[in-house]
Amino acid sequence: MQILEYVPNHLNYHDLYINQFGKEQCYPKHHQGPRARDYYLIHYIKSGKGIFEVNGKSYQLEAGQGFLICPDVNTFYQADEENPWYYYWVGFNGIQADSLLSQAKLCGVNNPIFEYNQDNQLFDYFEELIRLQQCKPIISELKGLGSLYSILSTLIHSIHHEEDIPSRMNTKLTYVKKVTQLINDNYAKKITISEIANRVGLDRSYLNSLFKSVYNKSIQEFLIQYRIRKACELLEKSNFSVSQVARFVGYEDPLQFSKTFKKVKGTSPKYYRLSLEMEEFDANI
DNA sequence: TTAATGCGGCTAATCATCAG
DNA sequence: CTGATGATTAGCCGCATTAA
Repeated sequence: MQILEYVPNHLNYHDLYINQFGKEQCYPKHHQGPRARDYYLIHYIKSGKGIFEVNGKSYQLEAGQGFLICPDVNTFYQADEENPWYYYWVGFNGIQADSLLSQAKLCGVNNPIFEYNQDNQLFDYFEELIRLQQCKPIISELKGLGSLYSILSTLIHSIHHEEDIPSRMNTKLTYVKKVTQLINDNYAKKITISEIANRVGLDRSYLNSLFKSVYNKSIQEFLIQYRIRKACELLEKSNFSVSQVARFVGYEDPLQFSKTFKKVKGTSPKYYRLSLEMEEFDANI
């Protein structure tokens, strides 16, 4: 049995970051839960069998299949009595997590199951992830993230391959991509969702529903999270005042900015910067 | 107080089916 | 083959509710 865990502390990633990973040959009837976690967790079965239960549904799974656990969702899973499973897992979170997963057609409640058995690629990526434990922390975090992106892209690719990318999905994605591009270009200015919809050339309400079907969040939510992420970068890497940072990420009112920041990050911008400085100070002792 | 969201209803276009 | 008919889908609109 080999279980590896780590908590990233060298990098401060918001887009995507790994919480833990590992592999295990389970004992018969070995189980986890029922419980919930505060990150996404993917299991991929190398051999054997087991069951996975979520939302009142029970899935019998075997080698080549896997399941996704979403944050704050109660789940239970158990290895088979005669042929217990051997699985890999990776736990992760970040702003990109749910959009990447939904592009892989994975959803913790409605569709938590995936299947990939055309080759050993997924196993290789998981093995790679586990081997990185021997590297220097900064290297293993960066490369680990690379492995995670590889795992997710393999899942997304296999889905698209199967479906041969229906043209409908394609046009939907181009609209959605236009939105993220516009946000990327204009987050520092005052921009409304209606304006974005006008620029894309679709009805505001309709565009929002398209966007939500891809990202699982409204355009507004995406914009706010994007702005706060940029603000975090500025707070970390510059000496600009909180008011200046607010203006740089498109907030005219610094008070409004602080309020929103606290709502998203759970802490005020000032304290966020302070606690980063403290961490750095501690590390240097 | 303004802007954003979500939802149901509506239209028009496209697609599928099938009898004549 | 063709035209009638019904089902689906893309997209818009208006309104009540919610959030910034």
